[in-house]
Amino acid sequence: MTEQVKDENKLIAERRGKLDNIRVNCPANGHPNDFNREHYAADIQAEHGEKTKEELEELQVTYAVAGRVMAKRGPFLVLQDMSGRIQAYAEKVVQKDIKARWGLLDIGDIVGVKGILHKSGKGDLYVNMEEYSLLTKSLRPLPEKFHGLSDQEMKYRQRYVDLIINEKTRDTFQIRSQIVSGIRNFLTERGFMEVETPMLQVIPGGATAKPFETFHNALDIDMFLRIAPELYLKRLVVGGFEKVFEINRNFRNEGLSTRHNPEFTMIEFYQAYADYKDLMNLTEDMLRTLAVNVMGNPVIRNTVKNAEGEVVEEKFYDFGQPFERISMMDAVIKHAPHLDADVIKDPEGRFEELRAIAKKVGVKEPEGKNVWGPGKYLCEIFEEVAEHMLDQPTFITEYPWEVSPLARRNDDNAFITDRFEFFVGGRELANGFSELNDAEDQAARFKQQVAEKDAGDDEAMHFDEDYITALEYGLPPTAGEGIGIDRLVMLFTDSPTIKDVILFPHMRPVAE
RNA sequence: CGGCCGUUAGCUCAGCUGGUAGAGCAGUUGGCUUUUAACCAAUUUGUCGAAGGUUCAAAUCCUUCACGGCCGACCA
Repeated sequence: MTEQVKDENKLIAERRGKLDNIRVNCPANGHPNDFNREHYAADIQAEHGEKTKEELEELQVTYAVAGRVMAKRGPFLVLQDMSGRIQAYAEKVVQKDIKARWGLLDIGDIVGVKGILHKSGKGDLYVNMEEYSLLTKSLRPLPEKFHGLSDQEMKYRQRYVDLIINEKTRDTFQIRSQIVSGIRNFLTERGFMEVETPMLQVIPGGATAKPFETFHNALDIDMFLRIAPELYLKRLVVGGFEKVFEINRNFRNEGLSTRHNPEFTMIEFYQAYADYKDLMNLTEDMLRTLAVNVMGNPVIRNTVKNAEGEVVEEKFYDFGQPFERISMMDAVIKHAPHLDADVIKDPEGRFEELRAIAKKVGVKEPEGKNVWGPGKYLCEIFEEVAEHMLDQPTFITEYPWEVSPLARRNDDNAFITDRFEFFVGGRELANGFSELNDAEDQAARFKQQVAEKDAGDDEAMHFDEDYITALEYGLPPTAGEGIGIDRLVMLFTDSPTIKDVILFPHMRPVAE
């Protein structure tokens, strides 16, 4: 209490003054915890919203609701709870009594109200305040009722205010929750088992990315926040858990953007005795089911807005239709028909020409030595010319082995792996493949990664000896996949930035 | 890490080529009392992001810094 917050102002001071009086005059130091909330606003609206005034008078039903005061309209208070809104009505004597006991209620105060439900002349339901109590005095004024909170920095830094004020924000995170539980249900119904594997790892593996480093005092060792759970999940398949999944956070020490947060949520799942084609089918089924169950429609609508916030373009992503499946080479040829298809089709044989194409389309080669092979160039060309064109749900297959250190080589073509990535709206949402279960091949690929690491690539993988040991015990033929939950939620909720789908996105702390 | 833009009352925003700070909402007081962004009358609110500079005079021009946004880079 001694150190006053520095953003105090007159409005807050006034409310503190009211609270001071409430503490003295009301029980529980002004913070009662004995109001029995029995009903939710939305349930009442759903049950009685259609009834006429007269029908309601007939019923004389009593409801006990609680929530935050969002507006004051004469004798009416608009209360907002977790489910929605309902009005409370205070007749004149009640208004006087409230003023005498708590002072004037402020927008933002949390109250409990019990009484008979009526319908107003204008057709809105309200609970007549017979029993009522101020449950929590709100000391800080809420943003303006009409425009709400639009300052993006404040939306992210003070998400609680954003959630109080903006229904769109509440909807977004409800959809996020439904997507996660939808995936969970979908997989458990199909016999998958949910597991948790280490987030603190001694050898960060399963992806190529810069990890966060930390230190464990008791063990006296460096540790890393995981960049992926992949290698642990496959150890579990070795152990006989043939269908496993994990939904949790990965951490990557990289830049922030509208599509990147240093911690982000992935679902990874692994299925023994399946291949990457099975997973494409599963993915298609799962996303279609999610779209229908969560959004009520297999077609997802996205918008492009201009600086004024007006919708200038609408996009519709159809998860009801069969998803397109096309190889990386064919995708490049399809979306960049001006490039020499014969070269694209023969990256190894016509490597120098491929490099020339890469340069032409704007691929930036790494400094110095020739570390990239034909597979990497092909992939870079694909990302440059085709990726952003993949609008409708599309699987890209036939990823070169060179960019797929954990994927199984294709039986007919050693240049490629049995792998796919999944794109919607030009954004990558998922990555899956038949797992490399040849322990000796995996060991060789780890060695290659270590060589790249030694050559200065700090995102290359470590050699994980225990993982090789696990493979030597025998990983059954298995396929696995990861889906970026945040990006999936962005798509479903038409959110332009990842910060809009993460409750507390990372920001630089405000200076003192 | 680079480029561009932004930061004015609790919130949403005006404030022109420099002349000393405004509106709506909310708040306060009173009225009204079945309202729907409730209404009517009166009224209060500011380190103009921070620091420095130019000037008789800076919210406004210049420099630096902080934070944010968008776009790049890295990646999912």
